[in-house]
Amino acid sequence: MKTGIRYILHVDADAFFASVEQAIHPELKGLPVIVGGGDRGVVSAASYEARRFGVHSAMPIAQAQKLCPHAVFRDPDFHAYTDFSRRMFDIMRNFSPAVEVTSVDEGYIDLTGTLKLHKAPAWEIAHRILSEIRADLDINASGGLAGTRTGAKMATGLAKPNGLLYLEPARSSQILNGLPVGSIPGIGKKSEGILKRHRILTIGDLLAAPKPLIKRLFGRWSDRLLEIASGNDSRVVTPDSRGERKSYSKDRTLEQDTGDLAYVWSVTAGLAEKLAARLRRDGKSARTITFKVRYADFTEKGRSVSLKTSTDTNREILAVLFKLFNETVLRRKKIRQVGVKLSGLGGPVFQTDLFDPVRPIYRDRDRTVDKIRKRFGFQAVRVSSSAPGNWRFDERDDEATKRRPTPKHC
DNA sequence: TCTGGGGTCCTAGGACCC
DNA sequence: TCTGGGGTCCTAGGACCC
Repeated sequence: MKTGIRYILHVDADAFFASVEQAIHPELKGLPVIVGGGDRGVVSAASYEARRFGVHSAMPIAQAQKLCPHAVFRDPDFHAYTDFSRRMFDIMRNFSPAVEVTSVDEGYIDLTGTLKLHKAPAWEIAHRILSEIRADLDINASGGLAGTRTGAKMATGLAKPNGLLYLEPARSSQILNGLPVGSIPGIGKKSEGILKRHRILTIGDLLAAPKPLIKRLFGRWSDRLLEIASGNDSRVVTPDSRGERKSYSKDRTLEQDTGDLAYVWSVTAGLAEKLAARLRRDGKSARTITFKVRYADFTEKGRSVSLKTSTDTNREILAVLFKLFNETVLRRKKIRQVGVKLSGLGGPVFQTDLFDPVRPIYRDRDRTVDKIRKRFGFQAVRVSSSAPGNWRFDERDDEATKRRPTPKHC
């Protein structure tokens, strides 16, 4: 283990999606901008002008409209956000190769090794990084500088918006102990609620609480949690540490709650075809297929099945998915949202094709469709297998569906 | 007020194998 | 007749993050 003071900077763009919209469309500067799609959607990002009206991310769009009717509402433009994100991290990499991207709008940079090179204290380099982001991208970013990753991240939270805070190791615990437990990364609403019931409100309270209690509440995680809370975090900044992807998923909230199974299935099949196309594009295959439904009353049911061998063809995926769909969906409830997930990922499936001579034929057909759709849009090709009418939904009793045991094999 | 979409990780019980 | 324990895979569901 390396000793000595480390300097880790956490960088987080402010109201990222909204800021990018304002950078691309300067006429939006100074105005409340709210990014988020659809009548039934939620706010993905709200500019600080909009936040003054109480709007915040994850809030239903309908509510945001009431709070701030004069705001500019925009659909998300992910291409633009990805581009700005790449440019932000490129700027950071000019200062050190030790840059770890943790999401589209935030990441870490370890400045410990580059202090000599830049002939300046870490604090000043941090300043320079944020200034360059501001100057080149025309968006604001905030930063937290500390000796640990968690310290840096929490410092950013205190620095926002458009600020930089250095959490000096000597004073760090003094500052952190006063913060609410919910500001610890990994403590969400649920855990915060649980702690609150035990009168544990701040990080200081958490550290002072009897250890067995914390152990009882959080099990295995309690050790990590207490370590983080006390400012001990030995995780280093690792470039490209984002490992292999584990799954592909897509969810769609319908425009209206409905009991029209044929329609809901066509939406579900469309999601699956898009996921399968991504799978083929990335040269991967999946073994586990999951279907998920959310009803109008917000209850959810998921069901998944693992195949004996991986697949990447629409035909196989849709066949399995239909089974799950047919067995899961209650007939008397209105449906709000459906989702599909492909997991248990592996490489391409050539080997197993040896035993299944038809599969390559279907895959060729899929690839042709993928190409046409890439050029002319998803709607350009209607694959007969996803059309309603080709699938038969059982008449089934909802009570029986609820009781149905998990199918062993598929 | 009426609740998105894309992910990751964890837990827990049962099956199955050694 | 009664009684093991560990490891791994599978499914379901939940918490959390941005």
